[in-house]
Amino acid sequence: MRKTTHFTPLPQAFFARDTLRVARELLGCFVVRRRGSEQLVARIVETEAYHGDEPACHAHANFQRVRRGEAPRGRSAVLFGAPGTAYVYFNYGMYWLFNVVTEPEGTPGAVLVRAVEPVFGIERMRELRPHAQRDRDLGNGPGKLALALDIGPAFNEHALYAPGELFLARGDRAVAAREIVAGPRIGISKARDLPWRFHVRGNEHVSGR
DNA sequence: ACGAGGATGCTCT
DNA sequence: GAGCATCCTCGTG
Repeated sequence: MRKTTHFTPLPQAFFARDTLRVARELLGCFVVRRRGSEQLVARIVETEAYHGDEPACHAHANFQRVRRGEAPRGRSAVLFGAPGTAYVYFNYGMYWLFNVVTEPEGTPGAVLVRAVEPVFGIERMRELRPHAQRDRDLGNGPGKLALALDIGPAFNEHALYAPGELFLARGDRAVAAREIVAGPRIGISKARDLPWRFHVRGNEHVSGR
């Protein structure tokens, strides 16, 4: 367990790269959520990549439009914007899902944070997720971690590369390439064949089984 | 253990 | 009106 409580945000350039690469390299990084004087911190253990070229991405239809010379519109216009900004959207009428925009500005892409391992502020996370029986239930799913870290619609388009109420920071231990498992993304019906979900092998806080 | 089904509202066609 | 990048509860075995 890390002892320090000071965290430095990942630079914007980290996110302005290939979405698959960012999705892999975010494993082991910290989500830092500052609420007044307290800090909630969690290690990312599962991600999914979404790129505008591919139909499961929310920005797919918009990307076609942009290529015809029209402007992007609606919810997914955020994905064309500055890398390292948050894309927080409402799903199934009940849950907020937390993504980070990737690729250079103008190219749509994002990484969905699917599971985290709590590091600091576990007591508060339990209050924010009263249904959790065990620590591993606090963040082992995208809807759950948004609740545990108090990430809601106010953070849509928030800059995650600057210190503030929500940002991402380098982790305390590197995740080796051989520890990363790639597989199909969860809960989608299109482009199911792409192995664009990544998680830390054997980690107890990963979603699903 | 595992699977089915309900809750609930936004987005896009 | 259909389809969701989900979670929880309640059956059954």
